[in-house]
This record gives sequence, structure tokens and C-alpha cells, in this order.
Amino acid sequence: MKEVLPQFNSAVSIDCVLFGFDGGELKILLIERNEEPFKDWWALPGNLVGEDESVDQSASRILHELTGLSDVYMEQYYTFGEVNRHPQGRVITVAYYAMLRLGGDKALKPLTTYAKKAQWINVRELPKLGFDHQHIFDKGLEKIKRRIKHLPIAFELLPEKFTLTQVQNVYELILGKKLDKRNFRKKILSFGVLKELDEKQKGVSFRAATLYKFDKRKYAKLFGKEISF
Amino acid sequence: MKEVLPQFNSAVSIDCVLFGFDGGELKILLIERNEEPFKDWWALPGNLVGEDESVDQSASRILHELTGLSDVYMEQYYTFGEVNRHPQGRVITVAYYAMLRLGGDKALKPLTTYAKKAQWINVRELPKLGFDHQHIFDKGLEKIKRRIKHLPIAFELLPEKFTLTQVQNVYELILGKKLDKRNFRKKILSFGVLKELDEKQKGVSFRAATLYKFDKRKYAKLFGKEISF
DNA sequence: AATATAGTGTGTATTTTTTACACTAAGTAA
DNA sequence: TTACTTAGTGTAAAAAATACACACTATATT
Repeated sequence: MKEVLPQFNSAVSIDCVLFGFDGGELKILLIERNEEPFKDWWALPGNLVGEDESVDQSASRILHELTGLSDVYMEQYYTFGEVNRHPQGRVITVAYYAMLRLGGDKALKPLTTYAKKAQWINVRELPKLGFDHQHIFDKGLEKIKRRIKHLPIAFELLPEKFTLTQVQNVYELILGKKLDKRNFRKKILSFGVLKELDEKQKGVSFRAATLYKFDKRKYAKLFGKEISF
Repeated sequence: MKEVLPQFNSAVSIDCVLFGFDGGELKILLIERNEEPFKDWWALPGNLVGEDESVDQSASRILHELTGLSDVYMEQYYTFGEVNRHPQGRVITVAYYAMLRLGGDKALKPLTTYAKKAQWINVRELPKLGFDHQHIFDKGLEKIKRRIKHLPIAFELLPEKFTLTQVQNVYELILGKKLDKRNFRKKILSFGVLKELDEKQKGVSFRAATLYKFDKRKYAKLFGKEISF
């Protein structure tokens, strides 16, 4: 192999923008680095791609190591390959985003050694990030702004049962603008992929909203047909 | 550098889907390989990323080596990182597409040594391709189907002066379906980025169509606003 | 000179989608 | 009981998308 592929080899890494929705805020998971370069800086979770794993597998592994979660929908969105983007050598990085259900049970388990800690941070209040991670994040946010108009990724951020107001909230946070309540409901229900439950929100000190769930079956039937917000 | 980035390194390559429009057909540039693996097979043009070039630069270089063209709009669209996609070792490849003006003056100059020849081939009649290049092509075509609805990439395929019928032709070939002539013209003119010339098509044995050109200035003013077909 | 041919160029009516907009209902807390 | 807070609903107007057919014009042919 080395004889036939003699040229320069590069390290290849994965960086992940992990989105979560919590208490009305859109957040991403950041780690505080424990190693040089950018020791003590905040950065996107990431790692080098291993010899025996595909880049997709590598992304899943990183997510799993960090959160204990598997089977999360991740999408690759861009590869950053500037020569000097890593101060210690040539590292080309493939960026993924994922949408995670936060809340309660799924505690984070930052097992990686390069991280002192991992923390969910509001995307509107991000600290200064190491490497070119601000840029990688910006592109990731742009990507999901487009994606959310065609794919039901918003529901991945929400608990299994959710209210329409919560859905609208997610859309507003990602798109960065207010939407009209009546028009939003009309539209999102018109796709026929939400199932109204006989259940109401609990523990609120005002009128409880009806809960809905995402109907994967109905969505599967739509497949190919594009949803459009 | 090697001490701090000790892990497995991979070869990183670029593969390009170069689209061209010619005689009413949508084509891509393929090369016939001169080297193992897949010697004598058709494949997408591509090469390894060099130590001192970014992935974008590498893509431009490959395009330049193959066609002699510079300053062509290229967009990265996906990175293919399966472990065994290259029979001789681990090669992660970053795919780009480009839209090229064919016709006349710009002869191809296949300078690369790995190619016996390079040829424009109708996308509906592609030969069997080496590696996972069929898959890479499929994704590329999908990408431009989406892109053509929002970005004026269709004009990149056409000569400087073109008729509306030619534009419609490009759209129909890329989208893979017939469009209504009157509605198409209404819509494409409504963006205000085409400039009608005082000139007609020549050398046709029927009524000559009016020529138009793409108005970059007007398009620049639209920037941010999304065009939508 | 007349005619056949082949693509150009144009308008309107209908349907669908998008937008704008404000009040009543229901539940909780004081 | 009242005040508060969010849930939930409809309609009219505007804009965009669709469906659809024929006369025009330049050339080539006889």
C-alpha cells in the first residue's frame, strides 16, 4: 500500500456540532480542552478518524463516547481543509451535525481524555472557540437552517411528546425569526406527520397544551416528496 | 508535529464531477485510467491532496491540469470516507462539482499521467466507473438538482450569449423533466438577472431566437435573497 | 413565387399557497 | 372571583404556480 500510495498523508479528524434544545434555548455541546493546542479553550467535540472506521462511524463513535448515545441522526455537512487550520500539522476535518433530545435521563458522560468537561451552551452566547471551530459552527447552523425547511429534524430535538408551541419555538430559534402562530400550526399540521394525543401537558401554571408526537410511519410514506417551510 | 499527532494518517484525495452542456446534452468529463487500480477503466478526474495546498486549491489544481481552465466556480459537496473504498489503502476523498462552458475554443489538455484520455460523456450513457465513482457522481447530480433551484449555476454551462430555450434545456436536463415554456420564461425573466441583447441567434434554419446574457451586477444586488425555481 | 417546416414568442384564467391579522377559551394562582 | 398566562382558532387578500394554444418569422424546398 505505501508503495502505491506514496504521497503525503494527512491526519483526518471529525468535528461535531451537537444541537440540543432545552428550556427554550438552542444549545450546542462544547468541551473544554485538556491538551495542547488550545488547552483550556472551548472547542467542538472531535477526534481523529481511526484506521479501521469510516468517517461516518468515526462521527458516531465520538458522539457515543461523549454522550453515551447511539443511533442518533447525524449528517456530514462540510470538510474543512485549509493548510494551516491546525497549529500542529496538517489536519483535514470533516464536520457533522446532530440533533439531540436533551432533558433528564440522558446524562452526558465525557469519557474522552482530551476534555476537562463538556457543557451545553446557548448558541447565542458562545465563548471564543479554538481552531477554526467558530467557522465550522457557523456553517453548521447555516446548514440546519436549510435542512429544517425540508427534513423533520426539529422533532429530533424535542421529547417524544411535545406541544406545537415547542415545535414553533425550535423553528424560531433555528431560523432566527418569529413566526406567526396560526400560519405555523396550519402548515406543520398540513403535512400530516404529527399525531395528536389524548394527553395534555402537565405541571404548567396555565392552560395545558395538547401533546403531539411525530409519526414516523406517515413520514416514511411521504418519502421523496419534499416538505417545505 | 509527528509526536503530537501520532495517530493513523490517511491519504486524502479530491474527485471532481465536471459538468458541461453541449449539443443539447448534459455531459461530464471522464478519464480513462492509465494506472492500477482500475487501469483502463473510466473514472472521475481526481488526485491526491498535496501537502501544501488546501482541499479547495487541490480541486482547482486538478481542474486546471485537466482543462487548462482557472477561475471556475467549484463547490465541495461531500466527503466519502468508507474504509475500503480504495483497493490499495485508506483514501478519503472530497468531492467537488464544477460547471464548465464547453464549445470551441477551450480544448481539453489532459496533462495528467494517470489518464490515457479524457472525454465528455453524456450523463445518461455513463460507462461503468472505477472505485465508488458512480456513487460520487449520483450524489453530485443530486446536489446540482438542488442547487440549480437557488443559484444561477445553469448559466455557467452556457456560452456568454444564449437563448432562453437553451436555458430551459439545461434546466430540463438537470432536473430530468420537461418544463412549460411560457411559465419557465416568465419565471426566469422575473428575477431580473438576464439582459436581453439586440442580437439574434445565427446559423439556424428557422426563426432566430433573441440572445440574452447573465447580468452579474444585478445578481450581486440580489445576494442573500434566494431565487427559487 | 408559393409552400412546408421548425422553432420563437406571447396572455389569461384557475388553483394553490402564503400572508396578515385578533379574539375567546381554559387552566392556575393569588 | 379575579387576574394572569398561554392555548387554540378562521378568514380575507395577495402572491405564486399551473395549465393551456396559436400566430409569427426565418429559412429551405419545390
